[in-house]
Amino acid sequence: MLEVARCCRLRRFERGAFVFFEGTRARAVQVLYTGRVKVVRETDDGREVIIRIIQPGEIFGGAGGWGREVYPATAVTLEDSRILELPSEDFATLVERYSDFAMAMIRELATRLREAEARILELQTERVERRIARTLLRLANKTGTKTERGIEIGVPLSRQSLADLCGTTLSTASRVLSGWDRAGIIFAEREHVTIRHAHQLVAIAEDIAEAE
Amino acid sequence: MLEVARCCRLRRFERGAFVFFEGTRARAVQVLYTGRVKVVRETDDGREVIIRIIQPGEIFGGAGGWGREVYPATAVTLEDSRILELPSEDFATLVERYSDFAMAMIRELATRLREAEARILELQTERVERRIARTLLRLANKTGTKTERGIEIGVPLSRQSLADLCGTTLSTASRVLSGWDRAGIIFAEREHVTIRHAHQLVAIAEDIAEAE
DNA sequence: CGTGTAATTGAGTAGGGTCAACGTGAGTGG
DNA sequence: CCACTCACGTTGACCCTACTCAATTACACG
Repeated sequence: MLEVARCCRLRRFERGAFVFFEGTRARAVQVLYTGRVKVVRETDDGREVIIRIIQPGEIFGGAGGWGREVYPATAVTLEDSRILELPSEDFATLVERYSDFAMAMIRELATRLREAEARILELQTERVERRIARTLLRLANKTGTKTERGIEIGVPLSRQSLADLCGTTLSTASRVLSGWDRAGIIFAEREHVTIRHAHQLVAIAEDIAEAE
Repeated sequence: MLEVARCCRLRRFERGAFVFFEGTRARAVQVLYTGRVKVVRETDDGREVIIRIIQPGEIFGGAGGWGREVYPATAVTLEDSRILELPSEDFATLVERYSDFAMAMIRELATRLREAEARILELQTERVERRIARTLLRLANKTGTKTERGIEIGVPLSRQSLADLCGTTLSTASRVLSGWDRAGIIFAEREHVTIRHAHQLVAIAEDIAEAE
């Protein structure tokens, strides 16, 4: 695996920089080293949907590696980030040569596929409030750190981003968060959310009747 | 590849039969030989979402093959069907031994992932009418046959199924189809849709102002 | 010819999207 | 250190899409 490291290039990106654009040639596969990245797709009329939020250690922009010509989405950094880039050809070679590696990729893709399908299920059946609750819980799980105030979500998360993540609008996301903040369930701050009482959020997410 | 065929078992299912259930052990990977199958997931409150409609020749229930313990969804036949089953272990062996096979699986999964993401995009940004138009066009593309009346969708498709496919309700799906039938865009029949004027449907799907 | 499943259609309603005006807090430069 | 600015966030009013509920009709199959 040393040979892998040798092919890699480390690049730095400022907050808000584009790592790659939808439709451009997929020359490399990227691995996030530090920072955060969002992968988004845009509609013709400018609405943005966040496909995935990338944590340090995760692979993204894999399209080139598994045979796509161009990136099917755009990647933007949410913080200053450092990213390892592995040329697509080298990646493909790895897959061919090492069956473990191939198997790992298959597992990775299968996991993501199930996540995507779960999201489809959610979008088709759940109301906005629940979707937001679930999204927050998911983010807390993946990126949260315990503080004395509660579980703090470790991604800079504007109301707009949250809306783009769970298929609603800025206004609605804001309203819902404000409501929960007032109810003491969360701390809703500028680009940051801290969950005070996860169980109440779970109750909303799972529609458990809340006995106050 | 002969050895593959040797491991396979051919099974027959009547219309409406369950090929496998969500949550049960994934012992085999299936390939549809003849007929049609829908892969669905259900919510706790009984709402059904169609994840995918399977055509002859397509693989489904791959979970076991790529390392999952249990099926994450349920498969039901839409017509009398014949299905080839390959034990999960044999499948895994194939992936390990033949890098072409592994690569093909990676491509397959990547394609599905992009399809799923496209659907997420649609669900988050498009209105019901457009989603139905797109779903019909997609089905027509995949399963359609030209007749003198137009392009006939080759899957038995009740209003309910259509609704489950594009995230709406029976009533709404029925209303929309009736409207289009009256407008002469499609023939809406019992469990069958034939597209008369695809361009008009495209216009709706892409929101092109229709000059009558 | 009866029975069950699919489909149609109406009336009523509300979730949440749209638009718009107004706060607010974090950087920036003097 | 303070004021200015800009992006982020809040909140209200309005309204429309599409869901819910429910009654009725049309088919297909035994």
